[in-house]
Amino acid sequence: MKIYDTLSTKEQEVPPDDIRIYLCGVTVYDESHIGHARTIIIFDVLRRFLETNGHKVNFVQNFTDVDDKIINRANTEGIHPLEISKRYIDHYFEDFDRLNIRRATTHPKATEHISEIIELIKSLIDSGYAYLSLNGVYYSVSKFSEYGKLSKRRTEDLIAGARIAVDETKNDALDFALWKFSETEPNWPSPWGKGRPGWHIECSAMSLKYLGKEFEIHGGGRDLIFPHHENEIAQTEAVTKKPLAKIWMHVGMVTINGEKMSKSLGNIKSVRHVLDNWGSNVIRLFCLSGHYSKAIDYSEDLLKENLIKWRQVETAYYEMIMSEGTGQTDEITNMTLECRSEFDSALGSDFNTVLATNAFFKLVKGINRIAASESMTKSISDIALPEFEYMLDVLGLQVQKVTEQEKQSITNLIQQRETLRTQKQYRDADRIRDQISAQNIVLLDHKNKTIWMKKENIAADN
RNA sequence: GGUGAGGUGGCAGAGCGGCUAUGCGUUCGCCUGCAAAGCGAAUCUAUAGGGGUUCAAAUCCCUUCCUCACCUCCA
Repeated sequence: MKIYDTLSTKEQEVPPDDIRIYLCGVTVYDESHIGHARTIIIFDVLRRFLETNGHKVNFVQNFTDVDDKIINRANTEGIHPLEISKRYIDHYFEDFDRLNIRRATTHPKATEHISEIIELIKSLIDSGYAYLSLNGVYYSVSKFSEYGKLSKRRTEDLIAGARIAVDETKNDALDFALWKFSETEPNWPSPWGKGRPGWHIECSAMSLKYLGKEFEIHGGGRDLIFPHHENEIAQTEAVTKKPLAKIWMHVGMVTINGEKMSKSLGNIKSVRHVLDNWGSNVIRLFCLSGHYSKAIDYSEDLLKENLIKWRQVETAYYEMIMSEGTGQTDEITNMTLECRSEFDSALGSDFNTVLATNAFFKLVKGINRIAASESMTKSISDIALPEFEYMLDVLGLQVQKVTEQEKQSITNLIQQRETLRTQKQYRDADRIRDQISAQNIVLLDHKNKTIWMKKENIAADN
């Protein structure tokens, strides 16, 4: 598998053995939005793809639970900052469990790794990369000659373009805080004084602790390239003298009307809100509908388009599981093989989810075509269903399952309706159909039998 | 101002030197007792503008215009 690496600006081969991935997670000061969801979905599918294809993946995704924004929020609400972060971590798991995101191997929090952070800062000071100043401990950017290699920036340009007022307590305008002195909570004792960690140091400390040196993939949103990931590199590599990661994978922004979601524009769509309206499958398909490296524009129209595709997927699934009988399988065998191979090779070449989902939909269409021509059989299903489910699983999609009880009662109702239909008592037959559809069950009338599917209840579809 | 990524049919979106995807939409059909669901056919010949290179360019080079992102916190 190859993935485009931001650092080398080339596609790099993902090592075939065990894979360590670090994904920069969210700062927990507010609800997660659809932009977070896209990055997290991309990495969730990446991980599913690697794991189902035999790789062992150690996936670490952090929570930044100490930060100025959390403190500000706590102040306005008049509660402790850690209550804010706890609340939004809880919300994070509620939302992302609903989105069918597999939990990371480890979800480390900054506040639980203060001693590792302090140790790392110590070594940076000892080796001359960091210095003590009036307001805290700072990283000396000029000491790290490769600074700017990830974001392709020259330090001179950065200074020239700096928009922030120069902080007189720093040796250099580009230096950034590793430790910020603070007398108020949250704060921790340190060899230099009470305070809290700077933003970037936690990721260096935690990735080193859980994944070690030179791990395989480090990811996050594009907007983290500078300064966050650039600074992580400076911190970690100054100490380890080794590359932080082999591949840097960055996910494009989710925009609305072409502009990035932001607090100031007030165009944030929370995961929760979109989930309530569209459900996880449609959101996942939407987030996979463009190449991960590019921006995608959020719109109801695009969500709608993916809803239509999702309905086709549901239909194909139920056509298969409700099938009976035996018959020819040459066509489906070839089609399935072709789609599977297109699916895998698409994901293998820079994680092209557009082509991969295309291959999946091609299989879906093929299955529905066979069903429409009244030639679906159990033999066909036996061949196509495992591959269909493989793709479904890699993409993290979930069709509605039915209980035996539901199956029984629906089958009974269908039989009653069938009897009425043969007696041409259509009004009563339709009444039964309405009764069934009230439970989100859709009847699919075929020439010789009626099958049914349980469709996902999606608010936007009602 | 600096840096980076882009501009492809009504919309979304691959392809990144030759075979001009794909999906949605739209129109018309098929199926049905009527629906629903699904299927089929037709439609759409597109690659920001201008120069090159080449037998051949959406794909390479130059240039102009435009968009977005980053340079402050940001997934």
